[in-house]
Amino acid sequence: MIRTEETTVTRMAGDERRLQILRVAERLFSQKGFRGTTTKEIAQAAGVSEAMVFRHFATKSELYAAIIDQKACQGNLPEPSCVALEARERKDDYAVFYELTLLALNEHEQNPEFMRLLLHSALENHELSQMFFERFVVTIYESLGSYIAERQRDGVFRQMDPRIVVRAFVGMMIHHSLNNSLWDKERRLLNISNEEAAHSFAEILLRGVTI
Amino acid sequence: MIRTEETTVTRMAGDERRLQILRVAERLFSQKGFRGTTTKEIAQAAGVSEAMVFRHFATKSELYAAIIDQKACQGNLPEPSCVALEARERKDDYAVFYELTLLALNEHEQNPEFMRLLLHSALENHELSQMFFERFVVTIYESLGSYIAERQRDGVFRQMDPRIVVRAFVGMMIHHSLNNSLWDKERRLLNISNEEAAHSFAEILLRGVTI
DNA sequence: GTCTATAAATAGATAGAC
DNA sequence: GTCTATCTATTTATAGAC
Repeated sequence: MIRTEETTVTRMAGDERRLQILRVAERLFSQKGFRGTTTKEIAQAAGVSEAMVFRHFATKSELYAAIIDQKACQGNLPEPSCVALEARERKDDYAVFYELTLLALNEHEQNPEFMRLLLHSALENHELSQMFFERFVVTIYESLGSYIAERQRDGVFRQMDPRIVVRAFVGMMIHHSLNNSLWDKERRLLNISNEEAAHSFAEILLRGVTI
Repeated sequence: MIRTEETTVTRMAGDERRLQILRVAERLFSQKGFRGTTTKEIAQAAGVSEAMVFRHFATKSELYAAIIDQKACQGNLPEPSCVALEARERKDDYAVFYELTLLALNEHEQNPEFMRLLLHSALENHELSQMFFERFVVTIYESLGSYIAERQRDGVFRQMDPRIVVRAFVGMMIHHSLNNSLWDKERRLLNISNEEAAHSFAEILLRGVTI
């Protein structure tokens, strides 16, 4: 076996290859779902043999788990409690909602694979879907909910269950992203920039909950 | 071949059997998706042999198409333009949004299979997903959008793109249903009645768009 | 680390008896 | 109308050479 500089050129290092397979699989799984994607397709798209896929991941399920784990657990997503922190401290309500929405919409637009993957795993009752829910959604509800409660105590927002407000707000932006990436890719129904959407949603919600 | 009363007791009539297979398949497809459900499973769940499934539906795809077609096309869904018609004529804005939301949430709760099926077909890029979009979603945007435009002309609603308002409003209710049936079945995050949700969403939106 | 070849299991679909 | 048996293709996963 020759160990020279060249080996790293012609052959990929183990970790590198592993990551490459992971990325290819993520794209395919997000497009066609877990059961709809074959290991052969993944291997072909990655330019390796099927055996190589199984060398890096013992089973197809393990590969799937590694993807969700990487995306949902390893800090690839911004910590919800840290978003719009400065606006929160200024108690600039509009900025809080606007910045949060814009960040989410941009993220969804740049990385629609992840949303599709999450939907697939939710529909397939994958355990890691629940994990994402615990790890991320619950955090958003706590973080944004506590801000809303604070503004209620300030006498600025109407008295109502803060979690309902979060549900309404998150609904606007998630549904907008979902709609854009699943049903209306050509933006036939509504073609607006993320900035405009963020502005409109923030304004509707803000007027909706302000006294 | 014996044709007596008894034959109808021991053996199902063709159409009846067809409908039964259709219903069983709908449940399984909604649970595990098109590719995740085998014809063998469908046959077993319906209590017939696989050959019987293929007698009624030439291919698995044809079976899937028949389900979506039946659900999305054959008037099993209320015509969006007819919902809350009376409230619309009274120009009772709150009632319009409240009734529309309550109807949708109840429908989603009683029949979560259809929403799951739609999501699956959207993720799998099934042509019938697009058909549903044309047939149903577009209608809602036109119907509700024109009501909003009317109320803007009345000087009651703020000037903004009516379609954005529809997007925000539909988002609240769809996301609420989606959340309840996909991620938070135990209602750990937010456990409210459909009436309460409809009330809150209608109020937030109404205050959000009223001058 | 990577390949080819192949085993083992499962999928959709059909044939033909009753 | 319904069944059993079976065919063919595909899919996951492994063995073993290089």
